[in-house]
Amino acid sequence: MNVTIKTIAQAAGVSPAAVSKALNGYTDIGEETRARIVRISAEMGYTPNALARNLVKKTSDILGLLIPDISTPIYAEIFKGIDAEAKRRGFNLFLCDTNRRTEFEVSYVRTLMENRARGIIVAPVDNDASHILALTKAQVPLVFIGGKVNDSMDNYVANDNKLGSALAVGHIASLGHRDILMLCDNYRTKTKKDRVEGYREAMEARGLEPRASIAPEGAAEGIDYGCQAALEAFGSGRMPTAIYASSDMVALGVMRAAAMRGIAIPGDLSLVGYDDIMFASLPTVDLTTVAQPKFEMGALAVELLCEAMSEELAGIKHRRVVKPSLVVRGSCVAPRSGAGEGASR
Amino acid sequence: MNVTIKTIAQAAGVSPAAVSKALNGYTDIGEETRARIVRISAEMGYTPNALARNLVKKTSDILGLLIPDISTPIYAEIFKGIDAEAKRRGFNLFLCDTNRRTEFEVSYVRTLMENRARGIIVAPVDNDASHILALTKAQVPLVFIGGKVNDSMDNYVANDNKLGSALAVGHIASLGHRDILMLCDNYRTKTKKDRVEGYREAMEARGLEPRASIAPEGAAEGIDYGCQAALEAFGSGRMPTAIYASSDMVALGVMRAAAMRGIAIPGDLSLVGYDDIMFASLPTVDLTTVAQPKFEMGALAVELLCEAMSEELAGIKHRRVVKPSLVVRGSCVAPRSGAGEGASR
DNA sequence: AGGTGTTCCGAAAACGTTTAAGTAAGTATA
DNA sequence: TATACTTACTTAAACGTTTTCGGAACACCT
Repeated sequence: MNVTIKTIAQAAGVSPAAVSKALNGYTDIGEETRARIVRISAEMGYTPNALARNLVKKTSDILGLLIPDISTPIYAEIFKGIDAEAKRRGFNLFLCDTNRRTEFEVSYVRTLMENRARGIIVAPVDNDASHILALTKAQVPLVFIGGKVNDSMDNYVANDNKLGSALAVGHIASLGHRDILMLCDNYRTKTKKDRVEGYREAMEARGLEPRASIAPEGAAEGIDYGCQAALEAFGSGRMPTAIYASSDMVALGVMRAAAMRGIAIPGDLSLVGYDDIMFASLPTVDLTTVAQPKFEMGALAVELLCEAMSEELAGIKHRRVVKPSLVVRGSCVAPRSGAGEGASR
Repeated sequence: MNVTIKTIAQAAGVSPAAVSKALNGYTDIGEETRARIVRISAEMGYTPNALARNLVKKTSDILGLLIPDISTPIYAEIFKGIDAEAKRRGFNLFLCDTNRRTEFEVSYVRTLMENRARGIIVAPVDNDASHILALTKAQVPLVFIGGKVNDSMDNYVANDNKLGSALAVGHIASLGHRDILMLCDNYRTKTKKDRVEGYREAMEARGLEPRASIAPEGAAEGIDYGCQAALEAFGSGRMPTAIYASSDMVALGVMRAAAMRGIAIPGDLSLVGYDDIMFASLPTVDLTTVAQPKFEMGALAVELLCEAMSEELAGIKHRRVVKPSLVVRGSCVAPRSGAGEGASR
């Protein structure tokens, strides 16, 4: 632990500067001297001190990444994209799980800044990121990604949520469904608002009546919301023939509710989700869903960050909106004949 | 970015040393002076330079964590436990996804050492960790965790795999099954060997004939292996009434195979897995399985690491083996009467 | 007036690098 | 042979902190 450049210099009979140069590929070191230095440093088990190096170089190869919850599959896949691209470009990625808490967001950003990270990618916990901006004050480049981005953020990568909804509705409607209920949690975010708006537009474009069950502020999310909202819909007088869930997790909640009520999917109820998390493809789930190119989005985020880092023009906004696609599996079939007709107009 | 302690010192009309002391809670600074310094440093947006601090302090609050694949649910949950405990103890956790590649293991360990991490927790990719030991040379404390640990590693936390198998077999057998097939992937690891051995012992203790289908070296793993091995078993002359899978992922593969062949679970075939990944609890999966206390194991790993870090006696081995428990869900029922009798002796 | 203690602060070294500038020797050029 | 250019190094400053040691100022007690 305490073998430094100085140690090696003594052992090799040269100056510390010579050692540094030899180890870092400078050309003004003789070949035999370099070989001797390299050999000795290997023998002594030398480990360079990155703290000292970064201190004098006034930079580091560290990139920070803030993720609300890495055990959520969609974030895990975004991470994979970011990680791969960061590696490809020679950065060291520092993943921070913020546990869906803004307090942790600020403490992690502070730590990253103190360690002189080159840039930070954040999948924010909330659509309000002011606490983060207050810390960075444009001193370190920032790129946002994920379901909570909005236009108040300078740099971000997002997906075209309206288009995603159009794909989902188009698929269900083409099977003959007319009474398509949308279930949406987390309505504060622009992402979810866009999905609902896209749903409404797509329904109206087909002359169908949109019907959306939107979670009120502070309500449950994900599976819990899906289950509870679906049970409500099942209990109401008007049973839809298809449900469009605002995320796969919500769709899983619908499946749970359907299992509880003995409702067959897709026989009695067609279902489509959003996100294409890994488990949507399992044989026992087999969920038709709208897929975001998560891995590519992650890679894009790194790309944008590099742009933002290299740019002197700090004023420029770096944004990218990618297109989702529909993944057709087994959770949607044509409605039983005659069902759902009452909903048309 | 360029406001340092020196800057603040000038602005406050004191020495750099005074600033450092004021900001770090030393008692030999007057109250008004301290207040002035704190105010000014806040006004100027001062961010301490952790590189410089750690350089002189010859240490850091960084802990490294190597995970083969964070998108695998079981690793995500172990991570959560480690993360929470690391936070609680005031460390900064640096999560590195090694992508199941030993090359990345060595490059990450090198980076962590260069950045003077205090200690490293590694969930190894392989049961051979010699490439890691060669790098650290006991210069930095190491704790191993996960499914690839074995007794050649000094410090580790593992679960009692034999006990887990005993719980699984006990449950299935108590329902009346006699022909219980075990499917095991990844047999190089001690973990899997223990699970198989535990299965054999539990079967023999009941006078049942053990029958294990063990993946050969280089075969598929997880879902793919489970599916393929199950199809093989279904095609053989001897159809088991229950399958014990060496992991939940393998069990999911069995489910896929069963769906392909029209075999009902649990009606035609009972199934039990190992790990209790999050999705085992989904209504459409509903898998009975052996659960490891993953979160606690993570926390334990941090505890062991702290022991290893504080200890001058570096020779001591720090190990903990935790007990798994059975989570009963809906994938096991009594066999159809008369079935499976041929397997008894 | 002399001694002793306390309080508050400054000087300076140290941490392990990188790098601009300098230098001594050797080699080629005029 | 003096000059210029290479080659192969060395010197020393700098990066931004922490921390030991010491010292000035002041109060308190004989």
